[in-house]
Amino acid sequence: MNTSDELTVRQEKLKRLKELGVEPYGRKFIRTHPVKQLIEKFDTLASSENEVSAAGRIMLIRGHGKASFADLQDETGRIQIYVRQDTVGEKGYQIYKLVDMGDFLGVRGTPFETKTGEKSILVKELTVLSKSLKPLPEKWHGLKDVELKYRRRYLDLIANEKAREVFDKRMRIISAIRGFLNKRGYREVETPILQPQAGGASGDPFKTRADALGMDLYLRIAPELYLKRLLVGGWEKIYEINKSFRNEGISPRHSPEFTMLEVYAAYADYEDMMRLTEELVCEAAQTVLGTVRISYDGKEIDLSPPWKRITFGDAMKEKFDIDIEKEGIKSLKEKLESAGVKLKDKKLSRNQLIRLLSELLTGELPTFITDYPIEFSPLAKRKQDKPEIVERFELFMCGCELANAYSELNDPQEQRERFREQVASREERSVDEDFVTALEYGMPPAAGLGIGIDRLVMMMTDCQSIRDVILFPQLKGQAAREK
RNA sequence: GCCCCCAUAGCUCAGUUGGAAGAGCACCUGACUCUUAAUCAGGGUGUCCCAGGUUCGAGCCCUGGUGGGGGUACCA
Repeated sequence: MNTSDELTVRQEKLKRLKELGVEPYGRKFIRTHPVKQLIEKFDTLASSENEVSAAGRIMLIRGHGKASFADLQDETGRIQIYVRQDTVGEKGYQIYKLVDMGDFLGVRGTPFETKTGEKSILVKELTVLSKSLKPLPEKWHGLKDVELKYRRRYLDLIANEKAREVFDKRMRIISAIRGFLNKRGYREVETPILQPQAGGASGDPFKTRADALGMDLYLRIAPELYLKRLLVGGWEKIYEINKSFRNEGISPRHSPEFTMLEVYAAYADYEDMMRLTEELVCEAAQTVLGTVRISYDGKEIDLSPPWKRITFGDAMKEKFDIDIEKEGIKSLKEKLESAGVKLKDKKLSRNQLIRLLSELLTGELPTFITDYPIEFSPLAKRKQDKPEIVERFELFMCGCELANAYSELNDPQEQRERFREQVASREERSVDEDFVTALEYGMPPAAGLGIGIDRLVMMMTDCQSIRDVILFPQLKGQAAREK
C-alpha cells in the first residue's frame, strides 16, 4: 500500500480481508447485550466472568502496536474494546489491523475495567460485519455543514449526538401524544393523502395524476374535511397524526411536507380544546423532557397551565387602539395602513395578522389568541352573541404559531355559503360539495384542533429550524453535490 | 418571486494589497501490549462550486449560473 488516498486504501483493505477469507459484509450477529446494558450491568457481568458480545460501529481507534483500543458505538451508546494480538491470535489481529473507523464490528469477549477505570471488553473474537469505504466526518467537530447534514442525515446521526437526541425526542413526543389521546378514548384514524380536491386550509396544493382513474389528484393540505366526515359517521373522538403538504414558501418554520396532529371531539367546543392542548403539550413535555419548564433560544418558558388567553379584539385594541367589533375589519385595514403596514392588493392576510400579533406577544408565551373575525375562518362556528366573530383560537409560542382550533361549523347551508364567499376570492378553488353533502346528513357539534408537530418538536428540542427536526428535509437538485 | 450572505483537502476551518494553495483531525509509512481527541518521527492527498471576463498574473476583482443559509412576500 503506497497511496494515502483514503478511498483507494479502503478498497485495498477490503480486498485484503477477502484474501484472508473474511467476508467483509457479514450476516446475523447475536449480541448478548446492547452497549448501554453492558455499561449498566457491568459490575455483575465483570464479576461473573461470563463472555459477552456486542456489535456496532468503530468510532475511534487508539493503536499500540500489538494491542489496540477502539470505541464501539451502537444505537444505545459507546463502549471501549481492547484488542490484543495474544488474545485474538495473529490472524485475528491481522484482520483487526484492516479495520477502519466507520466499520461495523461484532465482538465477543470478557468485560473488564482498565487501569483508568474505563469499562471495556477484552476481545477474544472479532467479526467484520460491514466494511466502510468512505471516511466519516471529523471525530470531534462532527458534521457542521448544514447542507450535508440534511442531504446525508445518516452522517449527521453517526457524528452528532445532538441530532440523535433531537430525533429520539421527536419520536418520543409523538408516542407520548398517541398515549395521551388513546388514554382519553380517542381513536387514531387514517384519511386520504391523495384528494380530488384539497381542502380544510388555505395554501397551494401539490398536484399529481392518477392514471388508472384518469383524473388529477392533490396531496392534502389538511385532513380536516375527511375527519369531519368521520364525525358524521358517528365516531366522537378521533385524531390523525398526518403528513400534509403545501406547495408554498419554505422557511425555518415552513416545510413543504410537514407533520400535523388533528383532533376532533363531538359535543365539545374550542374552550375544551384549549384545555386539551395545555394538557397534551404538558404531558408530552413531562414524559419526554421530565419537566414542563423548557428552554428555547435562550429563553426559559414555563408551560404550566393555564396559559394566557387574549381575544383577537383585545389584542388589536391593545396594539392598534381599534375596536374591531364596533369598527369592523375594514377600518382595521385602514388603521393598519396608516400605521405603516403594507397590504397587498388591499387585502389583509391572516398571516400578516399572525406576524403582527406574535410581535405583540413577544415575551408572553405560550398564549392563546381567541375569537377571530369570521373573514379568516370559513370552517369555524360563529359566537352565539357576536355573529362577526368565530369561536377559534390559535396558540403562539416564541413568535411561532403552534396550534389552531375552533368550534366546528356544522350548519350545511351556512357552510356552503361561506365556501362560496371563499371561492369567490380564489378562482382556482371550488366548493367541496361532497363535504357539504356529508354535513347535510348531520354532523354533531364538535371542536377540532390542529397542532404543528414539527414546530412543537422544535420548541421542545431547542431547534431554530424546522429542517433540524425533519429527518430528510426537501432540498433542491440532489445530484448537484454527488461525486 | 425579490433582497442579503456563504461555497478552499474526506471533515472542521485559515488564506494579508491580485504575486509559488495552508493548519488541525482523518489518511499513508515506521515505533509502541492499559489508551481516552493515545503518543513519537516522517509524508500533502486539492476541479479553491461551475462557466465566462478583466489582468503579465485570479482562491481573491467583474458578469452569469448552480447549491446552501437568512430575510421578505405568498400560506381563508
